[in-house]
Amino acid sequence: MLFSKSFIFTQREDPKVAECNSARLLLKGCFLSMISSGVYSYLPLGKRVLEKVNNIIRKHMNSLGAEELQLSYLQPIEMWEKTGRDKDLGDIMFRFKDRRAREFVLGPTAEEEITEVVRKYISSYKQLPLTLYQIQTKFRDEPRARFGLMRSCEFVMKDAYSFDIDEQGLGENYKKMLAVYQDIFKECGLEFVTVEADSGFMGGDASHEFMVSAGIGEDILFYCCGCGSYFKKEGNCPQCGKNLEEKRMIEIGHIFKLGTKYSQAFDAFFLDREGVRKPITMGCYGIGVSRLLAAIAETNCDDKGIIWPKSVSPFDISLLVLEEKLLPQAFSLSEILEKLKLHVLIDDRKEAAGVKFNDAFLLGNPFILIMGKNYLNSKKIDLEIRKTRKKLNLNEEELIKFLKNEYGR
RNA sequence: CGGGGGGUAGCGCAGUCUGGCUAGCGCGCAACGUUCGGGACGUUGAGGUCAUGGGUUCGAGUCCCAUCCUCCCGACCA
Repeated sequence: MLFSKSFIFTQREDPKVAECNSARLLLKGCFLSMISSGVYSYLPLGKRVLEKVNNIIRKHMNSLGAEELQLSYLQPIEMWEKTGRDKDLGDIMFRFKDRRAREFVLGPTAEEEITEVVRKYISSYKQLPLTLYQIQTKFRDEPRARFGLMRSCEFVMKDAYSFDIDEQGLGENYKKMLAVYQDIFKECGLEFVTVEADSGFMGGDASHEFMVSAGIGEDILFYCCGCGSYFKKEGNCPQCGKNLEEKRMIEIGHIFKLGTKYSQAFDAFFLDREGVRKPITMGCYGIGVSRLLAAIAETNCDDKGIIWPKSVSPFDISLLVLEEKLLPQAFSLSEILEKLKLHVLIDDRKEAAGVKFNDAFLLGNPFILIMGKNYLNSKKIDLEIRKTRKKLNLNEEELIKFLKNEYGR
């Protein structure tokens, strides 16, 4: 893709609204555009990253046999009255009336709706177990939106729901999901911890949270520098007895055993092998996808910009063409790389070299290729690794070998 | 919802305290020329409801009142 033809307009100055690294760099790098407090548009670069994360999630969810669906964004308030959560969530819900004065909300989460949908189709143990998921925008009228995508009023969430015949089935599903969540976060390049948590107003009797350590985190965990473990509660380390220190954490995922709270409220019952009518046993599994982006950017950056992990970067390679006459060679190199399924952003702009270098660092693609004087003289390409700033000087063959190895192609 | 900042060109800001000529600067943008491997330079130019509404005054970006927006801290947070 050509930089000159892309909707990438980086800002030279730090945006004023953003006080944290992730929001500052995502806005500065033209990944996001702020529309209102807690409301952001994903620009093409941001959309690329978002889709990469979504596809990682899809791959892992599908590997569990979960099926993707998309529930409606508008939810009639009656749905919420069935569980009483219209009161629990209160003002956090965006509520409004349609032209016939019927009250709706913009979905803040979807336990009610998924149960409403599933109950219509499930009537036998033979149809279970079942897991459905969606990647959908959720709406919450936050009292205080902050830190860009960290806490916003409109955000992308992956929510999955499992349906089992009993607690044992749920336990198995839950265990698998927990393991898959760890795979997802690992693949996204995050360092995270898994902790047992309270289930809060979700109901149910077990839950785990997935947390990333960062200064802008809104949750607190206690960290033992002796053994490296994290704990929910303060007190000396139960494992090695050393003192614990407070760490701020970003919650990127949360999974719950719901039990039968929602199935009972919605009359989601099935007949078991013996013909006994039983409520479906449910679990729900959430990932804050947009918050995940914030967490990745927040924990993978330096003073120059973002350092995207290879798995989620908008492009694999930024190719800086510093001599206009080298454009044809750059295009043919890019074609070769694209055939290896490596996505190349060719900086073909008529800009000073420094501008291209700085933008490449800001955008944070993992590898930066430079075609300029050195290439004219030696036919060798300079490669700079964004993360380590290590520089290599390679001929085309060596370069392709290097990248094939990096991406396992 | 409480406390504290802020709102002036696309972006970042000065000017407001102490009211006074035609509202400035940097970046970006357009044109021309010179540059060309780590955010170059010169010349010229376009771009403004000074957040909004009301008030005081001969005169308001500047003073007063109200409202809106926004950032940070706190409360809240599946």
